[in-house]
Amino acid sequence: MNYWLMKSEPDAFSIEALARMPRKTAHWDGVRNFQVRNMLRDQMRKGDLAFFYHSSCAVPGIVGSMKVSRAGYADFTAFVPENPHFDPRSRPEKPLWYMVDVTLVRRFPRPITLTELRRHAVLKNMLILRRGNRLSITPVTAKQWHFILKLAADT
DNA sequence: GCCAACGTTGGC
DNA sequence: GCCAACGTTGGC
Repeated sequence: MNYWLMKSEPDAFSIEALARMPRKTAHWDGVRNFQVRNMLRDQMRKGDLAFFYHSSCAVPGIVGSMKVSRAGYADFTAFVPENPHFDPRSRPEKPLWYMVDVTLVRRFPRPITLTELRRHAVLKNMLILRRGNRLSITPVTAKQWHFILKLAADT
């Protein structure tokens, strides 16, 4: 089983919005970066776990956890001309872009902020903390995953 | 295949 | 709003 961290700007899609979805499940669509596409298509499996990270907001940080409830499949928003993520290079018979479904596991009692993540030496290799990191999905090690869960639990 | 220009991301 | 970092594009 794999662990991930998935970023979203809360103005676009927040953990609160995920909590309001039927069955607390949503498509993680709109990814238009090839490295992340490859993770969605080739590596993310049903049952994997992921942190939900709020970016580009007042307090960036991890706000909860999710599970991957459907492995990678074609991101159909790329086929819809009216969609802001439309990409004519992607066709239903040969999709260029992929998405997964995610289901909320739980919201943390408090956000584990970016500032707090930076304070812990154990987490210093997290990709999210690397300068200039722009990938919207990054792998997390089991050690990092459990350490952060503990931070959330010790609130 | 190189690389400059451009666009986007995201913290501050 | 600024700016550093980096991916993508397109001319050559």
